[in-house]
Amino acid sequence: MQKIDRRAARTRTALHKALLSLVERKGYEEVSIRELIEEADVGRSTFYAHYAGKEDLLRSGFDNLRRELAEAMKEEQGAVPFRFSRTMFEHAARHVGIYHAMTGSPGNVIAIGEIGRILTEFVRRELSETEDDGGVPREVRIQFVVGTLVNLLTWWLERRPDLPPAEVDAMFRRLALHGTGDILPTGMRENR
Amino acid sequence: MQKIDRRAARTRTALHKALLSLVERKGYEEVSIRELIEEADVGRSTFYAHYAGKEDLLRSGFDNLRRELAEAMKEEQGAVPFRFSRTMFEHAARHVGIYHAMTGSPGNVIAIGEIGRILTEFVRRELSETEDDGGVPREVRIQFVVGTLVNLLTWWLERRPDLPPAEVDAMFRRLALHGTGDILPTGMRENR
Amino acid sequence: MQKIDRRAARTRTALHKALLSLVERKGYEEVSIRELIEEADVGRSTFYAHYAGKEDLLRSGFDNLRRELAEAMKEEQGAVPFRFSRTMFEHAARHVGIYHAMTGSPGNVIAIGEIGRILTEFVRRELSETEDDGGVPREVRIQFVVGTLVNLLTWWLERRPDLPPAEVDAMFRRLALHGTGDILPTGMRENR
Amino acid sequence: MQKIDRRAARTRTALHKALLSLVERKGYEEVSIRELIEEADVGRSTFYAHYAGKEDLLRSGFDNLRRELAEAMKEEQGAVPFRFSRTMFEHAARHVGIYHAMTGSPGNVIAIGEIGRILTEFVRRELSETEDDGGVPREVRIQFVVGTLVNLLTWWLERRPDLPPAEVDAMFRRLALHGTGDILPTGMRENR
DNA sequence: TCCTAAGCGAGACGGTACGTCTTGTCTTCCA
DNA sequence: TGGAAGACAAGACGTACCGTCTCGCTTAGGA
Repeated sequence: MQKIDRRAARTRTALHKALLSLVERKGYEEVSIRELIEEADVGRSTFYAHYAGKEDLLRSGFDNLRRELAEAMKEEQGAVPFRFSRTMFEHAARHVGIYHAMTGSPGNVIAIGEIGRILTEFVRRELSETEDDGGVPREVRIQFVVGTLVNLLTWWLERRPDLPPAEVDAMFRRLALHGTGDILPTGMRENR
Repeated sequence: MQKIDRRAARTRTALHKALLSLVERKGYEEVSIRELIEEADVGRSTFYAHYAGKEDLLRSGFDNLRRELAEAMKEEQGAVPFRFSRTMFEHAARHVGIYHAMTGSPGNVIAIGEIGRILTEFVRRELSETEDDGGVPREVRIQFVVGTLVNLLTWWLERRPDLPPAEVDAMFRRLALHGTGDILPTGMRENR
Repeated sequence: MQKIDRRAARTRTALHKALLSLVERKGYEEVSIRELIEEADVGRSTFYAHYAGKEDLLRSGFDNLRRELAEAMKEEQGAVPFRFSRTMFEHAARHVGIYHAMTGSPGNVIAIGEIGRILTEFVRRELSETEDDGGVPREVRIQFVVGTLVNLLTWWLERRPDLPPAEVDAMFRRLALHGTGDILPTGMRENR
Repeated sequence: MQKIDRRAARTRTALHKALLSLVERKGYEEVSIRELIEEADVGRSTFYAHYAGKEDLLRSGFDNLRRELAEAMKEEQGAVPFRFSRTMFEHAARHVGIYHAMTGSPGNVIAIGEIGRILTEFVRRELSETEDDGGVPREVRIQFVVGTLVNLLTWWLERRPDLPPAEVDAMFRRLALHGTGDILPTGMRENR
């Protein structure tokens, strides 16, 4: 039993590595299963025995990332709202390759979505005690925050990878908390 | 010349209609070219003579939408920031079918991206005179606004299609201009 | 390994049968690959996994014929020149369907050429010890004999399928060995 | 009427020239109609207005060749059998390009067949007075002679274009009139 | 000299085959 | 006997070609 498990584990590891490597090279959408199993040196049926498809493998492969990210963010609950965002940007900085590959092309929605799902958990927790005041339902606010986070992430990795995480994080916090409102030209201020 | 154009126009119209109809039925990604030309009753080579592929057809098909939207938004320049958003939501309400189909599945990135591209033009114009104050580059702010807009749009059509455009627009404006900041629980307010 | 081979063999057999059947029905050139795989109930990619194209399949399908023919002709070495021709005509008589289909239309050059290639081997062997006397190079004589053989075969199957192989063979031998010379009207004899 | 004909004639000439030129360059089978009309600078529909297809054009284009060949052979009736063969080989020598292109690949059956049809007329005329003696029907003899002629032609142009027409003609005459019989090794002579 | 019908180029079009690719299933082999 | 290997059916993709067609320009021949 153990040996079989060990074998299975090796197979899974090989597939994860292959996916990572290929995604980094050519983006998630462009990776075909044939390439994947060839790179991992694994039979086709073996792949399907372990995963339901490319997406499943991706999700599973993200478990590590997710765990790591979750671990780092778990303790960060303090007075500062969305404190975890800083952690996330720093995490991304440490794994530029894979993050960049995933956010790179618009085709990688699934990959981006996966990041979003992880973040959603945290945002939801943080916003769980707020009310639907201001006429904006909580779910909308959650999606708004996550969207903004991912937006920043994408822009950062794609256009200004040189910026330090702290700076991007500052932008995120500014936008998420205060919007773009008070940076509009004076004449156009909305009367509140 | 005109008559040839007229013939070509008929073909293109047939293809656009077919795409719309099929996208509404099963989502953009799921539509195959075979289905498309069958629905449009057009030869395969004819399709490729007019468009480079499915994506090209989509983009071209959006030209109407874009024009319509642009037309509607063009005049809306007033004191209210992002006035066009209201127009957009109302436009979406009038074409629920196609908007919903496009935002429905995560697979429809291309379609969503197309909407985003249209909106970006307008947001950019409106933000063109602002400065990079607050440490947030203009491009980031543009992307942030568009992202928020699309986010709301998706959420609306997917979860609360019953809401009137005005209400969704209010949410959008609130979030884009002021963020989620002042709706956080008192204890967590960030000190500015 | 064997069982995989067995599966592959079944596929190949199905394709051979389909080709034979279709060629008999409508001639080699008219058979499309779509028909072929439909008739054989085989996937398109499977076909291309086994054969490079229609021609390759044909050639491969001929291996049996070739083997059979070769087998029959192998032992026929005696004092009679071109003894194998009789064997060939008899073989054709036994497989009228496929032979007729192949020689039927002028489009079936490839099929006819395949027969020619088989025959060439035997003719070459038989003429291998002769010299280029009479000013006619050996290769020319080989091609001449094979051509005559194929010519007769075509004529027989197309115009007089009722004739017994022996009679056609007699004609072939007469023409190949002595030409049409001494059956010319007396007045036109060439002075040698 | 005449001028219209003159215009039509120009079109036909252009197409013939184009066909000749293209066939010489890449062989009959490889020439597509698109290339043809492009080379001739003629509209697609115009082509189909004049000819039913590539084959029809070829046949028509051969009319000149045929006429020329026929002209040359017409007078050559003398005591020597198959006197016209010499004329044909010489004619071929004078038009090596097109002859070679046509006999080059096995795909050019149609072109070769066209030559055969011309020759058949002459052979038939010459053999018209002979009887079916020797058990070889006249039609078979005709086909045999034509086949041999074409065989030689092909071999000549393909393998030994350096040989003078006279020599090839001698081979042809030897083979057609006397076969390969008496050049067999002594031990294998058939007893007549 | 003007007018009309034909010849023509240009090329859009429906149809269909091709060879390549990918996906998920299913059969066979081997440890 | 259960996991690995890979053969397979299905079918989409973009390209090529065919024969039909529609269109408007040019031009020749009769009025």
